[in-house]
Amino acid sequence: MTESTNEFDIRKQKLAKMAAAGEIVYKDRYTVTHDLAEARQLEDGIENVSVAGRIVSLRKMGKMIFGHLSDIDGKFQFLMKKDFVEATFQKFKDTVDIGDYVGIEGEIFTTRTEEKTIVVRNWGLLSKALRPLPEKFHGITDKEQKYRKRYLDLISSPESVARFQLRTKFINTVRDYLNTHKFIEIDTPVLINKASGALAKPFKTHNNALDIDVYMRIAPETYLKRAIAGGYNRVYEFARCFRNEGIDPSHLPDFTMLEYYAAYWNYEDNMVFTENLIKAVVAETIGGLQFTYRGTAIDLDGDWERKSFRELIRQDCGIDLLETNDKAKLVAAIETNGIAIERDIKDPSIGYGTLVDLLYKKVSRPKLVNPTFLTEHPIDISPLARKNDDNPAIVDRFQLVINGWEMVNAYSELIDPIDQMQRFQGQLEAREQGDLEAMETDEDFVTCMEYGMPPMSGWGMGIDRFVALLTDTEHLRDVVLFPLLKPEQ
RNA sequence: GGGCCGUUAACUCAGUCGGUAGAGUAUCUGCCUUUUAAGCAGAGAGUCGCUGGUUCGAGCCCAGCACGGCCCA
Repeated sequence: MTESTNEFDIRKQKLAKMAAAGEIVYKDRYTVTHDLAEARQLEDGIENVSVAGRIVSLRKMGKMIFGHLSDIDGKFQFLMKKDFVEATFQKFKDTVDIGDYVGIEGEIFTTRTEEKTIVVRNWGLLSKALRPLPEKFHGITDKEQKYRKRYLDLISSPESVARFQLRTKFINTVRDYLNTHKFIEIDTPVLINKASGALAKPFKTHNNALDIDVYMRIAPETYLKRAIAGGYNRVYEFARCFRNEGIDPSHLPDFTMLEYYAAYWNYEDNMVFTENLIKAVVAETIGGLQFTYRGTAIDLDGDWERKSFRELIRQDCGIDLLETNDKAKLVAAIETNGIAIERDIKDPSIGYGTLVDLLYKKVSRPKLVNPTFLTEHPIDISPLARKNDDNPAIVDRFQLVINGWEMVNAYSELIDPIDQMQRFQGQLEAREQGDLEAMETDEDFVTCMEYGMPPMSGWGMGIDRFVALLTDTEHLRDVVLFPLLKPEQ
């Protein structure tokens, strides 16, 4: 074999030499007495400590080698002194590289520069890395490589690790909160016959055994409500959902949505619970209720405002939805006021409710920085929500808007099967008018409702988006470990 | 879908007016027993994203394509 200067080849040659000498390079186990984070806390002088990790730095100094082991919780320094490991010091120098996993047994001490360190008495190579790790100071800067090789990003970027650890903490904290409030976590199907529960384009696939086309869920909503009909009082699910739509900084094709449903609550009960839940969870996760997102200060403290579509729109552009209560009147009012909406608002595929929503998004939503409950949604964009008892044009629904983002969507659930069927009929008509986002009729769900459902209020939150908000992250890809990309060629 | 930008050594990046490709890190060889972006001396390392074109000559100019990023719809 000719000597190569390519590091990949050099490492393979080292591996081949060890294998030829009968050494098992890729071990099956190693007994650790402490995680790296635990070992960092030990008192000086403690002996027989065993740790293991990936070597992320090496400083070879003649008869002494300093290095760091690393895992997701951070680094821990080791010191190998030639006179402590006489028999194997040269072997370490000859065979071990940055990126390899080693197990180390030794004694805890603190260096002159005050760093807790393990001095090596025994060591063993556990696994060899053939490819060198990214450059030690800059790490990976190419975003594509960060996504494709997230493992390298995690090794070299503490900021990325912190972001993902916060995500985990947030999810665990929410789960704990729901569990302590009598919610029960269940699983509902991902592969389904009808993509309902939201307004979105589904992924379509095929099941060979049943020889039927199936969809991947766009929301768990109708199944969680079926569970309530089955007798659960409170359920929730961290549901991976799939929407076959555009990919941009705030939309991913697969994402995580939390939904919960509570029997005998209406949307106002739910608003109270939501405010308590989010305040408690955020305080626990980031240690307070104030944070900044892209330079904008956001404060979750204090009583959150409740604003209806009508109030907001009247306040922000003078149009009163009670007067402009049909499509033609609202189009005229928008034109009279000279409001520019980036869609052809006269197109028949845009119904009254959609137009109200577009107007709100144009004139009001960008101003909603601190948490605001938005209520009184038009009925035709809320086919699963309960009609308001006093005003049949609106539903008992709220959205929680923070920093102009709709973080939570919730309502008093529609439990009247006859009304539900009419709503689906309305969606069908909207679809015939060209509204591709209109919801499909889900007869099986209506059947469930015909058997009877208790009053309830449900709720959905985009977990990825909330984590992005809390971590000051612009692109949802940065809060998902392994986002979908086109394959490399 | 449209516009702009990027793609050069394993990693991070330079590369002037078109004239045979550069640095730091990493690797390899020495020296070095409290370092930590260790240090000192030396060496090797490139299909300049891909395919064409212009030119005596292309990393650089032109066209197309691929992948990525940002902005817009």
